[in-house]
Amino acid sequence: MKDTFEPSGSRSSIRGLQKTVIEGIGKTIVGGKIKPGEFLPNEPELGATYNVSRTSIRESMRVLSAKGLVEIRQKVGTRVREVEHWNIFDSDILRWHHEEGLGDAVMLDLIEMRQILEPAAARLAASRANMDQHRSLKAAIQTMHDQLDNHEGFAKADLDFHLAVYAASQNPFLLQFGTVVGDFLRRVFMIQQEAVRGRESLELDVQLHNEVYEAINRGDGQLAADTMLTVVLEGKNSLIAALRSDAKSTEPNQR
Amino acid sequence: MKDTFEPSGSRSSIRGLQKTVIEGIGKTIVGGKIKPGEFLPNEPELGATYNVSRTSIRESMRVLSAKGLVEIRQKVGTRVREVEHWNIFDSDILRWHHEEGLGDAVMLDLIEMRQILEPAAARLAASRANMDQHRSLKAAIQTMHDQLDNHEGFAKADLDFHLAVYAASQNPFLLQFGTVVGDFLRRVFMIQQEAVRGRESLELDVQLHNEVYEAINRGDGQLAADTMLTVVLEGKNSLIAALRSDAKSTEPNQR
DNA sequence: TTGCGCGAAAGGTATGACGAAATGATGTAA
DNA sequence: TTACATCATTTCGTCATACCTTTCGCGCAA
Repeated sequence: MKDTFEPSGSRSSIRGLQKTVIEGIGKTIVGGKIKPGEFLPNEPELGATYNVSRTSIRESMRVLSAKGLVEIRQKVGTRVREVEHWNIFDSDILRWHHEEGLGDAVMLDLIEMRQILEPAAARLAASRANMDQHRSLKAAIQTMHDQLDNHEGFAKADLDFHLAVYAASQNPFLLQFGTVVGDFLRRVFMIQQEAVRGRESLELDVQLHNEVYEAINRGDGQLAADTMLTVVLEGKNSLIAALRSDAKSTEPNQR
Repeated sequence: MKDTFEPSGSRSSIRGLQKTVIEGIGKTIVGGKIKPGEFLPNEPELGATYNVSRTSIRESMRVLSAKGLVEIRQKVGTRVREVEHWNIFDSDILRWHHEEGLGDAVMLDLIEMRQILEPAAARLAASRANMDQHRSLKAAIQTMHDQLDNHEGFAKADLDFHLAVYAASQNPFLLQFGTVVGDFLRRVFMIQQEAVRGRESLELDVQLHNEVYEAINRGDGQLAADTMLTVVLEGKNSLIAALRSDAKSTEPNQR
C-alpha cells in the first residue's frame, strides 16, 4: 500500500497541493454546503483558507469550472452553477457524491441507466462484436467462474464483462458511460463488499452472464438484450438488499 | 457580431487568451493531429507558440486535463490520453468534434443513443412527470404547432419538447445527456438548417410529438416509448437524408 | 427618469524564482 | 556481467508580485 488508498484507476492526473484544494471545494459544492447561485470566497481568501498561493487556487478553479461546477466571471467572482450544468458523467464528481454520503441516490439513478443501456448495448454487441471482443467476453466469463471464492476477483471479472459488452457495442458513448459508471460502482462495492451472496447465488450469476455471452456469440440480439436485462435486475436486487441491511446500522436519514 | 460567432449558449465561462489556447489545443487533439500517447510541447514552448505566458498555458492545460484529454505529469510532460478517457459527454469536446469535421460520425452515434434513451425517458416520464413538467411538454407542442413556418422557432420548440421529456424522467443522467446532446444537435442543425422538409412533413412531426405527449399524459408508458421511438427514427431518417444530399457537394471522404 | 462616466473590485495575464518529482545515466559492488 | 544505489537533469508544481482588463454599481447630469 503505497498511497493513502487510491483504488487503482484514480490517477486523474491531479496531484499534490491542488488536489487538496480541488477535492475540498469540489466536495463542498457537491455536498451542498455551497448552493447553486451562491458565491465562493474570492481568490485571496481561498488561498488563505487552504494556505496556498493564488496561482494554485486559480488552477484549481479552472478544473472545477471545466467540470461545470462553477462559473468564473471577472469582477463578479466565482459562483456555483445550477446542478444541470454539472458534468455528472465525470468520475470525480460521481466520487464526490459518494464521499459526501449522496452515493445511494446516485447509485439508484445509475442502475436505472444500466437497465436502459446494457440491454441495448448487448443487442448491438450481438451484431457488431469483433473477434477480439468476443475473446474478451469469453475470458471475463471464464475468470468469473474461476474466482467464485474470491469476492474481489469475482467483482472485477464481473465488471470486465460488462465493460466488454459496452465496448463491443462499438458506440463510444456507451463505452464512456460504462467506464465511468464501472469506476463508480467498483468504488461503492469496495465499501460494502460483503454483499453476502452465497455461492449458489454467484453460480447463478455466472450462468446468466454466460447466457448473455452465448446470445451475443450467436448474434441473437433480442435474447442478448432480454438476458442482460435479467442480469442487471438481478444485480439491482442484491444491491438494494445490501443497502437495506446496511441502512439498519446507520440512522435512517436519507436525503 | 462581436465575437467570431458564438452560437448563444456557449458562455462556458472561458474567455480571452486562455480560450484561444484551450480551443486551439483542444481541437488539435480532438482532430487527431496529436494522437493518444504522444506528447504536447512543454509549457514554455506552448507559451511561445501562442504568445502567452506560462501562467495561461498552465491554466489552459488544467482545463484540458479536467476534460480527460491530456495527462500531466512532472518531469514527463503533457501527453494526450486514450480516447476512452476523454469526457465525451462534455459539450466543448462534442463541439470540437464538429468543428474538426468529425461531426457526422459523432452524430450517428448520438442518434443511436437517442434511440435507446428517449423511448426509455418517455416511459419513465409517463409515470413520473409532475404538473410543471406536463405543462412544459404541452407548451412545447403548442409552440411547434405555432412555428410551422419558422424553421428556427420550430427546431427550438422541438428541442424543448425532447428536453422536457428527459427532465420529466426525473433521472439526472438522462437530463444531462439531453442537455449536452441538444446543444450539439442544435449547433449541427444551424449549419444545415435547410433540412428541407415540406410543411406536411412538419405537421406529421407535430402530430407524432403530440401522441407522445398524450401517452405520457395518460400514463401509458409503453405507448409513450413506442411513439417516441418512431419520432426519433423519423428524425434520424430526415437527418440522414440531409447528410446525404450534403455529402454530394463535398468529397465522399468519411472517417 | 434616463443616460453617461468614473472608480473600485475581482478575476486575467505576465515574470522570475525556486521546489519537487520522475527519469535515465552514472557509478559501484556483488 | 549484472544488479542496485545514487545523482543530475528535465519538466511540471508552487509562490510572490506587479499590472492589465472587464464589469458592476454609484453618482452626476440632462
